[in-house]
Amino acid sequence: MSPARGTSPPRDEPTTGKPTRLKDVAAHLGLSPTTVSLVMNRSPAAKGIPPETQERVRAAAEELGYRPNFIARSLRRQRTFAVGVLLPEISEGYAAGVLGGIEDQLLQEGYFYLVAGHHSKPDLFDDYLQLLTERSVEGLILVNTPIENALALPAVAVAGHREIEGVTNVVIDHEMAARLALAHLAELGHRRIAFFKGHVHSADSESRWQAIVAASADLGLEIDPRLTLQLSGEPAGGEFSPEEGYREGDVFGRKLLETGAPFTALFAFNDVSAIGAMRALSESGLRIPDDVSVVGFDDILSAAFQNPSLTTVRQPLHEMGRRAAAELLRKLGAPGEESPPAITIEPTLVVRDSTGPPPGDG
Amino acid sequence: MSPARGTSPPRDEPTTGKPTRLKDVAAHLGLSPTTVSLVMNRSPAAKGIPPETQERVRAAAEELGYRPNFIARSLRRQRTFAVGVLLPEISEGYAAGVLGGIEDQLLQEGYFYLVAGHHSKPDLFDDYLQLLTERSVEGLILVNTPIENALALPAVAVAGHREIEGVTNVVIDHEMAARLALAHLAELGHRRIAFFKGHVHSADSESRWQAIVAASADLGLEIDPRLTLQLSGEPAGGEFSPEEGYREGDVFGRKLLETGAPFTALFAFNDVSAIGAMRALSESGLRIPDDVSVVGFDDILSAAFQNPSLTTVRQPLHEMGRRAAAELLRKLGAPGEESPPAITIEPTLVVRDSTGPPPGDG
DNA sequence: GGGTCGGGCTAAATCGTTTTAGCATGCTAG
DNA sequence: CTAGCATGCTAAAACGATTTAGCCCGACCC
Repeated sequence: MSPARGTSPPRDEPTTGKPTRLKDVAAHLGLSPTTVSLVMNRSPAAKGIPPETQERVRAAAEELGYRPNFIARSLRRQRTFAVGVLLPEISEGYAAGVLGGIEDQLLQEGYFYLVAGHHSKPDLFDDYLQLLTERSVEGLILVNTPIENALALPAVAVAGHREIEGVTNVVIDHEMAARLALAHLAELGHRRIAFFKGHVHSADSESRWQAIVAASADLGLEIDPRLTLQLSGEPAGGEFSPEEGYREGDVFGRKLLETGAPFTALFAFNDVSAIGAMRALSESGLRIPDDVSVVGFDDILSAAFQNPSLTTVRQPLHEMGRRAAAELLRKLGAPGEESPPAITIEPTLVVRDSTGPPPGDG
Repeated sequence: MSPARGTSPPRDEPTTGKPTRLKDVAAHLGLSPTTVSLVMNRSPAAKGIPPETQERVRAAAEELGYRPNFIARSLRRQRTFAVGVLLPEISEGYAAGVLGGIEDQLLQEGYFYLVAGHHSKPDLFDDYLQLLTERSVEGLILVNTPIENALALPAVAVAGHREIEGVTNVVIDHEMAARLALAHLAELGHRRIAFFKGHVHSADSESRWQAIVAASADLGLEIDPRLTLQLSGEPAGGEFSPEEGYREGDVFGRKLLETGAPFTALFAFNDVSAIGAMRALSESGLRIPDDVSVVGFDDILSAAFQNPSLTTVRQPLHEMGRRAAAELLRKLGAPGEESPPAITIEPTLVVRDSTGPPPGDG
């Protein structure tokens, strides 16, 4: 069910004066507003109205440039065809990608959306939730936004932190992601792999790490705790910055140079930290991929244009946004129906130039 | 003027059952809806209502978890406190940066916004303009979106293509940008500089080029037409891709190697093409900045993490979005008042490692 | 000729607010 | 005693649609 849009838009709509109202059309025709409304909405109840009258109505509407007032319609029908989107902030990275997908899907289905960036402040989150509710959004999409309790509205979370009653999570298939990346490295011959773990408050950190542990076991790889570093800093400027990867990569690079060669590859938590690490490693005099292979995660725009270009696990952010929006609309269309607790999205491995055989191999 | 929000939000609002209406509060108190409305809105007409009654009303509203219905209020007051944002699409780059700034400013002022991505299709643009108008947005912000005619609503354009009656353009100060970049290169000793010109349909192309011509004259630099290449391809996937810069950079690189050394620096149209060009130049065996210096434009996230990091003219996208939103709200608050035809934003030069003295110079 | 039926419409209520115009009541002033 | 005036409220009309419940009228049936 999508909002009725009347017929073809009148290209010759007068831009002057006050807009035409339903009752103007009615008066112009000597009919009642009821009749005009029934016709314009192609209501089933309009079957009693003869085709020629219907035609007259539509012609008059076109002529007068009538456009129904959505606010009034929303009030009466108790439907706004709008959803709320809550995210930390609109950034160049994750959130923008997901939002793009949400956008495409919602507009295609005749919905609009209201966005609120809470900057990771819980009380701002509460405030915006209030405001969105007052504005009668029909559902919510949460992007990278932790919540504690169930919500009063149907909701879908992208990269949701935990399972909440009634909230469907859209998540990447971490098992698959870990398998793709590690199998690739293992196939190239890598045995000693270093890792960046995500921040504690990053949604995906924990499940991704568990997937890495499992995949490593499957592939017969050992994880050396001395080679795993937790990205600890706050996301700078609200989003991740490569600085951190640089810092940690620097630590690794030094460790590597000082202690001899304990690892030949690095699987970073995301592209941004991978990029930082590559830089640090290069500056330590290590060549990529000759001395160290690096795998990122996300496939942000600049991953392809690093030097060397970055091998990475691609998260289809746009697709995730699309799926989230589609699922929310499904919920809205089938209230009460059971929803899946989670929707899993498949990542893909994008092999570029930052990975190769380990040194001393072939 | 911002939308009244009542008093402090009731944290104990019941999530069950139907929401409380104004008349429920009135009935609960044995008062009329009028009185409750007057009190809740702190209307000047409420001065005749004694403080203790006012207190009773507010207490009851709190107790019952009353939240005014924004739709009804919008209908009655003919104000939606919402604006429409039209952009090609929500991408990782330009649009997302600007949208972030718009978001911050609008929410801070109590407004929401509806976004529509028209994917550069003129008829989609028209459709969405219609839909936004039906939804009674109070104004419009256009991001990188060309329009032909005046609009029926107050509007501000970021990177607007042309001057349209009633539409304020928010633009970067191209003169300053050109001066910053070229003075930097001139100071390093560069005399022969190559350029990428922007696409014909990119908003900023023409004015930026004129600014470059003017700044070159001021600095006593000559522009060699054989060293200017127009980026010709369509933005790939709706946004720019580095491919193009790579392609053109490749042409340049070859030209350079074949013809001897006609240029020592490149000023690209944007970071993305600069990054592509750097890659192409490196692959031609040229070192950056030793053989060729490269200056980009925009300062996208990955500019800092190129290897070498990219010297670039920074466009404060967030700030531009903020200013656009602020200006639109100003217009809404002061209808009829004269608006500036343009708001100019100052760029800054971010000097990194992709620029240095020309070869054979010190 | 009266009842019924259906075709073609409409009156009026409703959604949840805001806002205008005014109604009681009691007190004071003349 | 009555006009005038606060004081404390309220009735009712908006806003612009949708939707329910029927109204009127002519044709048809028996």
